[in-house]
Amino acid sequence: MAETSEGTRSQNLLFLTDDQLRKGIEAMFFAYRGFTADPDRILLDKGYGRAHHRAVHFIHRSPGTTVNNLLSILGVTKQSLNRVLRTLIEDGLVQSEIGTRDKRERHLNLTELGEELEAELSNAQRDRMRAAFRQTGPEAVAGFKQVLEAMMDSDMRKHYARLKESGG
Amino acid sequence: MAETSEGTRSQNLLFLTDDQLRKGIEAMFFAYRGFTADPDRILLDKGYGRAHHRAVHFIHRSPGTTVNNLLSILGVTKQSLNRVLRTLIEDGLVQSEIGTRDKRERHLNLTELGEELEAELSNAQRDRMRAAFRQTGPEAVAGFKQVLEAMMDSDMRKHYARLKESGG
DNA sequence: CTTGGAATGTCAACAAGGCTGACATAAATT
DNA sequence: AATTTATGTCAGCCTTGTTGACATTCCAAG
Repeated sequence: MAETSEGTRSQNLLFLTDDQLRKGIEAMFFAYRGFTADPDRILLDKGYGRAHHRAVHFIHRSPGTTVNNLLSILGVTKQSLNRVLRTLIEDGLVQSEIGTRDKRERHLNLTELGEELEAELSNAQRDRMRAAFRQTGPEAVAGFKQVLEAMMDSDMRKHYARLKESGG
Repeated sequence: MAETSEGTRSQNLLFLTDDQLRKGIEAMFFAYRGFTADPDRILLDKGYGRAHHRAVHFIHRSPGTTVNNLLSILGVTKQSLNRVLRTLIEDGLVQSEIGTRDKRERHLNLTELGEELEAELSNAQRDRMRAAFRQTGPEAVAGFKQVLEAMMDSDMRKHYARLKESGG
């Protein structure tokens, strides 16, 4: 990286050095572990895994969603998702209903039991997130979200944006 | 969440609502997928997985590190790491040397071939991170790092801090 | 000095959860 | 009627986590 004649400009770009980027990469790695640690512990007790958490989370977020929609959000194969969904349905956490308009579709909803698990998991995850947000403040949080959104693949950003709107 | 009598205070806490926290959770989920997407593609071609990437990354960062140290950074069992290390050693990407002081230890280093792979992977990952950083600016990046660091488990934060120092 | 325990690393076997491929069924579309 | 779409299922593979058993090495207590 050559030094420009304009000092200010090169100052402003210091956050883009390879070393700063590496720190960002390592921060992402370690933070994601923390991010999943609490739900993982809860899931382990109940004999579920991270895949079940993801399914439960997004069914909660989009009640009545179809299998296909869930597939495109989760980015896995239907066989993989189906294995997870089957156990959740068998265990009475998820309800699958044949579509009324299009009877090929299955509409997925959480049962009361499913909502309970979802609440337990997301409370744990929110607790950690809340602590981190409170500790760093609103401006840091705004930056956090901006960078994360910029880091997504464009199709994931679409899903994220759609879910963002449909919130509180 | 009860409304306080002090309007300003409740304004400042708007970023801590459950809805804001949920957005943070979903941002983390989608962004992490983007974060790993590019290296994953490269690894697939070469018959490696994410676990190989992690090992190569941290050996590059801490040349001569021991298996034990790597274990505590990666947070997996030694058996799991060993499988990955074995293939990397067989393929001539990693060199394992018996410790001189303590002959139980193995000191790990990347070979020239290993450094090449590491460079390819981290260039890809840095490209995406750089684009996100450039797009959002230094203040957002500062917030991003602060929140991530606050979200780590304390032992991971120690590893992160140690690696942070040893950088550029 | 010896001996027992702690630390380190290897091998074997198992489970979760990705993947592909092939195939069945029912409903919608052409 | 033929094709496409949405979903589910079976079988089999791979990666990467796990535990258990075991060998080697070091160190410290007797």
